[in-house]
Amino acid sequence: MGWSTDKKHQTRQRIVECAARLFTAKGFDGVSIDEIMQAAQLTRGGFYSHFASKEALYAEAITTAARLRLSARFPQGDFSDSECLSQLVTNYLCESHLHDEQPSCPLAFLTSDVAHQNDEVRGAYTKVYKKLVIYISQLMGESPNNDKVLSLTAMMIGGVAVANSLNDERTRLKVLQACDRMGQRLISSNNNEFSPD
Amino acid sequence: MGWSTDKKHQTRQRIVECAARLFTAKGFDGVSIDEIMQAAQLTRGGFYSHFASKEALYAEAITTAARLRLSARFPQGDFSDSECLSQLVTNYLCESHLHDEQPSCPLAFLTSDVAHQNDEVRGAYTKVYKKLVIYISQLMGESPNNDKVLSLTAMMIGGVAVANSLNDERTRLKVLQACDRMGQRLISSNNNEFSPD
DNA sequence: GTCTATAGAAAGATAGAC
DNA sequence: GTCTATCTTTCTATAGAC
Repeated sequence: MGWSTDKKHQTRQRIVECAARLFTAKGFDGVSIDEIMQAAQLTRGGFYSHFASKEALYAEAITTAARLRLSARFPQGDFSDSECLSQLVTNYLCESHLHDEQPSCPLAFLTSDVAHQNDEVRGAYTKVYKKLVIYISQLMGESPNNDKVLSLTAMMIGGVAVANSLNDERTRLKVLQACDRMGQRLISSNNNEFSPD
Repeated sequence: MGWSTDKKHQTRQRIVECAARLFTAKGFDGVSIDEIMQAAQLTRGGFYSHFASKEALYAEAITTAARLRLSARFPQGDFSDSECLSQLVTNYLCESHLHDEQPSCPLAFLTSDVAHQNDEVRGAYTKVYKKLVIYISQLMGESPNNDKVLSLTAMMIGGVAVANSLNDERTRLKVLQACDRMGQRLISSNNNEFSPD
């Protein structure tokens, strides 16, 4: 790969990363191409030499946001599977997830946004979702079709999504903490009996 | 109330109900005022004699959508509390919820949409959310701050929201069914021991 | 490949007749 | 209160210079 194509790749990557941050924070219609290009220190005219459309960038931004928010934070080191999962849940259902400078999880922050988009965008969202489900299922030692795997994932995404829409800081925090605690109990019930009461 | 003001109220109500259906289906930016007024068999010019802005209508539409989707479907009749809750969960996490002609639940379908809106809109969303939490908590015989109440609510909303964004019909169905089953187990664990494995 | 400039369309909001 | 007509802004996408 020559210098010029390498340079182009870097520029393109910078655009996608800015888009990942802006889209997850403000949604598809809340961000203009101009705003994204300015954040990447470019002008809007050059956009279409990198991407076919705003939707095409959106689809890539979803994948990149998931990588920056989820994959980059998968616990590393000498932890057991259940410890990794415990950390993942707590880290996800965390108040700072709502105000982070880094891209937030597109699964929670772009849910209803993606639902109105084309197949390319929905496909990117679905791919990210399935990847998270497989990762969680491996840590739980269960099938990706397992009820606990799928309901835990839905609770995590739903908890963050709802908290992010609420007006009331106290309620926001209560939702996140309740989901975290119930998630932890669900995880530990892999090995022990689980009695919610 | 005279005939003319009554007529105005009816017209206004028709606009809000059309808006509730269209907004939950296509999101805030996916629907124009013109489209809403046409659905209500009016022209766009008259809009601002009923509402101060598109956002003001959006806030009202969220409340109305919740009434049409949730309150109207609260189980009636000689059911025990846990039977009512069981029906509510199954009815909510239902495939037809995704393609209904009636307004869908704004908590699930407008999550990330609402997150980018002003205080008026977020306040309406928060009010609807709290009302659902209180209703569920009463049926569970628990405090509205209870972990099971809040996590069940998050799982329901998250399950429907994610399913609605997925590209893949089979996965959509798997998510809904898994959340329904886990919800039922969570409910029945009020009286009995709960062992997920 | 990136820039400036602009075409073209869409939509929120307003004015004024009836 | 509802209509037609229009103002104004915003944004996607394109054209052409460098």
